[in-house]
Amino acid sequence: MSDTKIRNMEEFAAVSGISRPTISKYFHDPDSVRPSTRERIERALETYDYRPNIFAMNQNRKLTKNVGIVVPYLADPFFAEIARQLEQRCIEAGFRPTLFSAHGQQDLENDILDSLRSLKPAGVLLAPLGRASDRKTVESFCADVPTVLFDSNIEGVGEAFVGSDNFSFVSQTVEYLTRTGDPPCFFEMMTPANPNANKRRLAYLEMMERLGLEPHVIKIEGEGWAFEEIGRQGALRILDAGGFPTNIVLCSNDRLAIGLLSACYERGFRVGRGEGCALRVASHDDHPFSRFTCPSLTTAAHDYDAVANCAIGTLNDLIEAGGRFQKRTETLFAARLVLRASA
Amino acid sequence: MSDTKIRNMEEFAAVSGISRPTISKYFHDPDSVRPSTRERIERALETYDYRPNIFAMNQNRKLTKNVGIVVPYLADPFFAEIARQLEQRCIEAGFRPTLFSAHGQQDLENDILDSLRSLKPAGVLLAPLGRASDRKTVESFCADVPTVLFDSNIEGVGEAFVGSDNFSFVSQTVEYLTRTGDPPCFFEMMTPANPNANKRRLAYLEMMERLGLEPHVIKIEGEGWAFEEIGRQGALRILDAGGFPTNIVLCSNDRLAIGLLSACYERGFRVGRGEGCALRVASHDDHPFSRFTCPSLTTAAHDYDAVANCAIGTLNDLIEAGGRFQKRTETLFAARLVLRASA
DNA sequence: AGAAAAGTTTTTCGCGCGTAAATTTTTGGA
DNA sequence: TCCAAAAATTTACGCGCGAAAAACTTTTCT
Repeated sequence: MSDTKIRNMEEFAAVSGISRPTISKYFHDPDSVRPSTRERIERALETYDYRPNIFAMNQNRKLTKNVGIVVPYLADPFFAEIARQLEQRCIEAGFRPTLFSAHGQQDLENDILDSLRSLKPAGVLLAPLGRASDRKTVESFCADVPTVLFDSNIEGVGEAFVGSDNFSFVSQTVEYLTRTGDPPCFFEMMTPANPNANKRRLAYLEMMERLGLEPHVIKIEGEGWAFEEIGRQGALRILDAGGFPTNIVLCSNDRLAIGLLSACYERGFRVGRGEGCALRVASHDDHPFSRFTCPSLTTAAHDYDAVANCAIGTLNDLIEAGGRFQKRTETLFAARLVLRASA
Repeated sequence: MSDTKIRNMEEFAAVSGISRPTISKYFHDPDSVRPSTRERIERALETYDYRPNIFAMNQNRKLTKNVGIVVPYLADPFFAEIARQLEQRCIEAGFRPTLFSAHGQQDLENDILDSLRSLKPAGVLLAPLGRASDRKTVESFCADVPTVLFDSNIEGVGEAFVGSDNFSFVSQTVEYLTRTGDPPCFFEMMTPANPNANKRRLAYLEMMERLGLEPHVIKIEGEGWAFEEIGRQGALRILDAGGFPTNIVLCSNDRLAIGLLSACYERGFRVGRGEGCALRVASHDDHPFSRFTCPSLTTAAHDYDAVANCAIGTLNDLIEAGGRFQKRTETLFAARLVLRASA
């Protein structure tokens, strides 16, 4: 290992005795050069430890290996987990993922999309903010860059959508809860940021009507992404004002449920199915921590694996198809009911 | 708004009637061009909506505004939260942050550092994997790129370290627990990935010796980043084998504590200070979720604000100092004891 | 063996922009 | 009004690399 620093491909070409474009070909595909040439390059590589500048590489490339992954709020463990899986699979598929979080802010989401244009990505996996997204900006971005939406759908935007079937989530929890007890009330935020929340409420209403039961939708106040605190405050208010209309509460998502469980514990309401339990609580998402709540949370689980696999697969197909699909596809995955102690 | 797409600065210069380098100056600092020129550019900007390619900009820039932020495991809410704060402050300070997660893997950490060299960052904020880091690679990276370490210190590596004072964390929890009850035992992983864990154990031992009390360190098995599950399994084994040596458990970190609380609930051990409580549990970090555990978790809180502020400030100073400090500095922030229901 | 075909390497140019040096324009003072 | 200094703009070149076209080798087949 020599200690002379190689600053660029030109210098490395000089010390290895081969022209720069051949070196470039080697890094693009080591098998594309003659074995004898390859050996010379690799011998030089052992001595000088040079690696091409990845951004200069992409500057003039026809098709990069870059993939952008955008989530609305990375400090939400649900998105952290899905982002982790997507990144891993991207790398396995030979792509170079770059992760972005909009931190719940529209201007940041717009900035991210701008940055992504500069990155010249082969494709983008985008989970938009939802209600807070700047639709025009997202639309114009998707028109220029091959994009697969996930988690939150925006009708007609992007080449494809991969997500979860909210009706499957809610129908399974409602069915289970009614089968094993009283009909549930539905606990949600008044103005949810995520469009899935609206679909879940509609699914709840439809299921209740189908079963001939009276629905109770409880909307609590609160803005932003601090769902646990919003759920806790909302639940405290309700508990202190006489309690829920039924003794079974179905939460729109696990983070709200975590707050609700916390409030129940604080006020001494025991949650679960056993003797002496005042309330049963179920929810949706299978948040990474829902297994560790007290009691552990009964919930409808996303098929994280399938969603991540399908998103990457769809993106791969999209890229191989040249960035456009004949027609926009929507793939939804059913939920898996996870029975735990809370209901 | 015209619909002719401007592809680069050259084309924008043509339609605005000004030379490209002047346009370049404008985007670098709008005040650096004559007001009349600026007005002409901005008028053209309204018509043609062009934005420079950020990666081409950095290609030949002397000093970029890029900042790399690297964390060991982004799906850990502690790191998600600190990363969120760092990103926000970077943007406020006029930098362009890019976030990376090593996902707990050494090879990914190494790859990230390689990518970061290509990004030509003005500086990097690096929270290394710790025990799993490839010290040589990190060292060589820090020698080439101005780097501030945070969270996990690696002696002598990087220009500065910003983190929390583990002794302050442990001394406060131990002092509080002994003052209000029996001496605590210490609950930790057998082979912690993070060096802070070792410092916390040593602090516990020192504090117990200082107080003339017998220490009990309980080491549980488990590898990886699924701390909650590791804590839960370890606690279940201990509870089923007769319980903890004392009725006060001090956990090395909140994620282990979350697992322990879950195990206690499962086995019917009531945690807290009140009547009928079998155990008191305290911990360290003030994990975003620790407020919502059942019972809510007494813990020593990081000063997230101060750490994030100081890290960005130090990085700023480092960049303004040309990338090197006279001598390496280490800044540690004291903990703030947060009394909640678990102890 | 000789020429065409196939495979490699090199030449040349371009990506989108920054920057130092050269040129032009503006400003300010006599 | 004129000229030098200051400010603004333009010229010319470079960053690190990809890609098409040209030049050169090696293989293949008659």
